[in-house]
Amino acid sequence: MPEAVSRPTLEAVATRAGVSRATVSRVVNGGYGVRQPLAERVRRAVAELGYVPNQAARSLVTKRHDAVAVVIAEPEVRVFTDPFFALQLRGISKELTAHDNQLVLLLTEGRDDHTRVARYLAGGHVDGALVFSLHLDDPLPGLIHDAGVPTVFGGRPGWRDRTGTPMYVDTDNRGGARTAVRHLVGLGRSRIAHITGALDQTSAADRLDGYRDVMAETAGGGLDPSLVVESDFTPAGGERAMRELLGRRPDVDAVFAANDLTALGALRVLRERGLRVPEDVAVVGFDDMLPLAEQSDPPLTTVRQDIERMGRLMARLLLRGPSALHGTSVPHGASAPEVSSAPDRSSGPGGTGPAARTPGPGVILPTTLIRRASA
Amino acid sequence: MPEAVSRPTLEAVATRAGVSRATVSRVVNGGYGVRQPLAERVRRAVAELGYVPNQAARSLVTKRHDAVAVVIAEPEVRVFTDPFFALQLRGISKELTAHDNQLVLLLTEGRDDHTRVARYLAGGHVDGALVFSLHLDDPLPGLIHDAGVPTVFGGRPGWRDRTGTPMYVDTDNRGGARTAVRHLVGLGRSRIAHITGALDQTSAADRLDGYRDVMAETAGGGLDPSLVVESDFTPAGGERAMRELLGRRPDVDAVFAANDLTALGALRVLRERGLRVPEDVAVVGFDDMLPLAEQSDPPLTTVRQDIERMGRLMARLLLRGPSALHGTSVPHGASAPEVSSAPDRSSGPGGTGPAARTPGPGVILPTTLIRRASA
DNA sequence: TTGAAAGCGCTAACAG
DNA sequence: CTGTTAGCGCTTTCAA
Repeated sequence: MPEAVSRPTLEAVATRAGVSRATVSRVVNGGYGVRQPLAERVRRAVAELGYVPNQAARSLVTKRHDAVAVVIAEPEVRVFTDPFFALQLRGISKELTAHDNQLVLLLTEGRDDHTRVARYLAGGHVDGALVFSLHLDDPLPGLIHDAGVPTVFGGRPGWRDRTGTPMYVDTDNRGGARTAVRHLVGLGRSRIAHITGALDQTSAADRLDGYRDVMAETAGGGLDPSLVVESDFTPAGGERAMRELLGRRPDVDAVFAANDLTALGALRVLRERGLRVPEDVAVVGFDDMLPLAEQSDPPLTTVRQDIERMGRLMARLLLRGPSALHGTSVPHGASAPEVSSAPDRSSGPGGTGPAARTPGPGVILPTTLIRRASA
Repeated sequence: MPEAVSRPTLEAVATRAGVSRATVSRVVNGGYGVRQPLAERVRRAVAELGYVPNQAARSLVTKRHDAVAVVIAEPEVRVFTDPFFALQLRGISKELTAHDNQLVLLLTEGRDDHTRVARYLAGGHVDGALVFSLHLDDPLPGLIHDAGVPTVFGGRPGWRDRTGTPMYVDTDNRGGARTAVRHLVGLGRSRIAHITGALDQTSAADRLDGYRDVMAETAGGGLDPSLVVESDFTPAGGERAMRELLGRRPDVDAVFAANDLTALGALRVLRERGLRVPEDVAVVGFDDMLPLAEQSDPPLTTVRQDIERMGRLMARLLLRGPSALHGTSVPHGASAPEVSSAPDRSSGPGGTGPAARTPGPGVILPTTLIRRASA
């Protein structure tokens, strides 16, 4: 790879401005304690020479890097067929940029990668890490903890160490599930089934819990295990589960699927069996994965989570600590299910937005039910 | 953000092993010219202390960073609802990892970001850049060129500078389009329409060219402008275009859509009009965007491009230069370790995989027609 | 306020 | 082969 041209140094700027390196350094770093005219001269020299500080030299002495690692551990393909990932990154990127931090992306796909990532983090090349670890048995979180780098997790981690639960940001999976199922109840459905996600992920477990919450409190119902089918968040899994479900409960009149992909598979089986949606069976998904959720037949009623905001919040939490949340957090219990039928995707820039809950070291973001045709 | 604990230095390792810093440095950097037993002792000390080189200190003297910037300039949402992006990154990440390089992600969404990125690149923080710039009028490529950083583009850039066309990797859009249209011809269709992508992107222009190539050479046909509708790569655009098309050519019997999203929109309009696919109208897409292409109704016949490989190749090109494409490059000196491309089906060991063309400074990757139900 | 000087941790000549 | 010695470009005491 060709060599980059050598760039002007502090020294060069100092010479040009007729001052010492120390003075230039002060000006470059905010200019406190430097007299106006001098500072002005320095700034001119900087501009003329096109000076940009050498980050390596700076880090060497300050021991800071103004860089954050984003670790995405996903041996499965799912993350890559999912806008989730991209939206998350976008949110993170925005926040980091606002704080003049760089984003170092670490993608892992197996055991070897884990040690590689752990070594990198332990190497002190970054000031902190944002980690997405979806599975309960993932060894990565432990390794990262040992690396001693400040870390915020995306999604509630399924483990805890002696320190307790680590900092994390998550969607209100349980609450969102409740909203979805209550919506179905409100539609007059009583034999409401749930196709779960991969239960080794906290998101799937939490959504199942939400479903159970509502079913347990519902007059006619109570918990009927035959209405719950375990699946894995994929369309194929959704198909399988739907067939299974139809086999044991032909009378089912509503399905809450753990995510949109699953709902899609269910939809297909329903269509193939000649069952009408939502007339015969109402279907609700989770994620509001676009364009899928809009383009399905019929368009999917689903629970939206604000992925980008989640990313932004993770970065903010890492950069500024828990205090970043002050002024926006809401005492728990105060969250009411929000319903919107207007597919309006905007979330206010800046701020942490409405009704983020902060239980202990975690931040929980609210969800919104998006009503389309399927339920 | 909390401070990271201080790590052991070269000095510490040297003391522990009873050698000089220089010797430790040699061992850490490959160990050439160090006697076996000594090297062994050093390695033990390294392990015991958990020593990891300080990259900042190293960069300061070597002027290399072992880091590459990935710039994704996409003011539109499209990239984010598209696995494209993620797959690209995964390919890049794999290759960079194999070369012990870090991936610094730069996402941009507007004018301000451009100058920010340009400054960063000009600042010499990375050894090179991989740039995705989709639009003809994008000012970013020019800025990046001025920054003087070695760069490889993703997708054929729509501009050229005094140096000629910059290095790039692209899918064989034109060839893929030809394959798609020939397939339709082979099916006996003669009134084959094309819904274009956003024509300010080279990919859309190239696909249109491929369509024209085949139509021009087809016996019955010749070019009929009424069969071409301009659109924008979105499902909504696809719907609009399909309606327009049906309005002026009710006799159309096949549609080649510029991408799968567009095809999806077309499919919906066709269904709504009671036209059967593929009996009445055959439809072919482009991208093989999963799970969409598989889950549509009917499943989509489409042109697949190997996105991940594209990313991998971009990184390889940047890291090793054009020689990366001539089979196994011979490392000069005894040092350069042979880079093992991970066991993977799409690209041969060290090579560029099957049938990659290299016209001038560009590399063109082949496509595959995936036959499903829609054509 | 400003400048002089001492390193941050590492690599790269150059000696030995 | 191995050790000694200069810095890389910057921040940061410490004096002036």
